[in-house]
Amino acid sequence: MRTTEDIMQRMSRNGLRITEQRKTLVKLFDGASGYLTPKEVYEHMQRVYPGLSFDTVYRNLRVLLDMGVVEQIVFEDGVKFKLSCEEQHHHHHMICLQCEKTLPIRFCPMSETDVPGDFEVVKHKFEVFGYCGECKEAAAAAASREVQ
Amino acid sequence: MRTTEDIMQRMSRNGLRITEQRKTLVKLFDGASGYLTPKEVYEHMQRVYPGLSFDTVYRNLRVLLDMGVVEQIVFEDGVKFKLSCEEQHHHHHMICLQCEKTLPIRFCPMSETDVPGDFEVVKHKFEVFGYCGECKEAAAAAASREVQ
DNA sequence: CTCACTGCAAACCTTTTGCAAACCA
DNA sequence: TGGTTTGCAAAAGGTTTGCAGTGAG
Repeated sequence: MRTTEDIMQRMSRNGLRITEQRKTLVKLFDGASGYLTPKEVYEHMQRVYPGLSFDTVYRNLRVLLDMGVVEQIVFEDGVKFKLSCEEQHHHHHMICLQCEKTLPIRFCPMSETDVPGDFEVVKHKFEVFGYCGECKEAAAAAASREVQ
Repeated sequence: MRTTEDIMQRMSRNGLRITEQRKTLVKLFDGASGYLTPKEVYEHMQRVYPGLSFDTVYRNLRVLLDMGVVEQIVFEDGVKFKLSCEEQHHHHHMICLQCEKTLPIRFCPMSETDVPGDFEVVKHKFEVFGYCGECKEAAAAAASREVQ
């Protein structure tokens, strides 16, 4: 897997050690389409490393976060992580409430927004939540199965 | 104070009891310009009610939240509360990172946003963060005082 | 007088920290 | 080997819950 290898090499260059566990962690994010909670990460990882402790998960999430490999988002139901977007230019996200997959939105509303002259903008957040095509189809299929 | 009385009456109509503490809590929000953390609420309230316990603060915040008197927002550094906006029509917010005061943004970016046909939008979030005129002035004044 | 509210204590969940053992380079 | 990483245990927030006593209507 390309990305995983790249990341591991970057970690190595940063003076970090490559452990089996970290490799698995990066692969997990590399394969995940949406966001993962620390708990979900712990559960996935624990299947492979039964003796795994929660604090190690947190520590390694922080390592990946500090390296910019993953990004952290605070949802209403808690903190979640996902692989950082490869897309370099500024963009926003559409997030599926079911699978938490993200789609890029290229449009940035800041250019259209009237800001009072005395307000100094530092950052902004624009996020659209809903259901992606696949999840809608799945839900529709499930519903029709129920009716039958 | 108009708003506080209105809210207390609404609570009474909902079968809730009017206690001194709740009146003080509502007044606190009524007088606050920005967001308050549960901890800040506790600290303010404790000056008036030394025997106050934290769980009562949480319980009453939830009561106000359920009634729609206050709204809860999850910031990166934790949960905060503020009086619900009186402004009825859909709008967004500019939030001062210093004093956490909010200014309304009437423009809604959703009309300008290209959404794939198969994505069903449920909700969206558009927030602008920065420094308001007053806080910028205060900071500038403080800086020039330091230089002297 | 009754039911809602409060304080206390304890539980719970998430996240962080100190330390000694295990491990990578 | 030397410094990093890990597991364990414990602590540190933040939030919720059960219970008995207090207080509003």
